[in-house]
Amino acid sequence: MGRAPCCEKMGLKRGPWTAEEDRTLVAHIEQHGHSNWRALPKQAGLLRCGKSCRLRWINYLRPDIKRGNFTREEEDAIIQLHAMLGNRWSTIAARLPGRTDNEIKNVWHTHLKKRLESKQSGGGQAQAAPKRRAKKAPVAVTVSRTEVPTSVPVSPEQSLSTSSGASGYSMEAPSLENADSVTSEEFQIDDSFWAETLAMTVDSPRSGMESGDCLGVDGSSPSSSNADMDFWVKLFMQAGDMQNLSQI
DNA sequence: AACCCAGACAACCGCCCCTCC
DNA sequence: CGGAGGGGCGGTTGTCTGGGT
Repeated sequence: MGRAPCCEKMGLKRGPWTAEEDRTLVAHIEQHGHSNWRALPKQAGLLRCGKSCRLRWINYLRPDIKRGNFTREEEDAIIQLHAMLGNRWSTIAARLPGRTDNEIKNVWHTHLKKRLESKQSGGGQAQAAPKRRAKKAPVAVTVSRTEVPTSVPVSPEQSLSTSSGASGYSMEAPSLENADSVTSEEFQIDDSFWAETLAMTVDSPRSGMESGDCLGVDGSSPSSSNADMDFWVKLFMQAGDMQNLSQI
């Protein structure tokens, strides 16, 4: 269609967001919502393009985002969902509350993929990334998650999700001091959550989806998506991974 | 102590799809 | 019905950090 770039590059800031920009964005969205991303930066007085604002909000500033290391259960779910859905990160993210597509994509590319590859190559070692680091604290130039709530009303839900450490579904938010040391072993995720989450992927592909996720794997109509999903589920079962599901 | 390298992740880019006019 | 605009998504890149030498 030959569309113009999403934003004028001239005069617009790029790169890491500052705490001030974050505050401005959050405050503006709190007050006015984000009905129009394109107009938002102007209205908010930000020298950013709308897409950049949207990305920042979706991936980092949204109050319901869960930060911190992925639990083993989450990683397994990602692997299983990826086996069924492919690189449909947003769809996968929809099944993992509090996780963003970008985050899942990153986790996949950084270690889950490697873990799978090492398994397939016959190594069988579950830990393909021996040097895996704990999630780093936000860089100085960007706002830390703990700073954001200064301008965000803290609801019980939000207080869970805005701590810089991982916050599980049924655990108390860890203190900042040990946030990075939280491991999957310390999580006690409600089994019902995983049963629900994974059941959605198998039983009713549409039930747990958000409106935008009602497409089939090939982006076709929902009716054909069921057939497609059946195909993937069958494939998945043949691969033997369904054993994990049946245990849940 | 300094340097190098690989990992982690935030952010950008370009394309596609949907909606509105 | 077709075009334009906006949002969303997936791929990729850039930068920072921690670990190893």
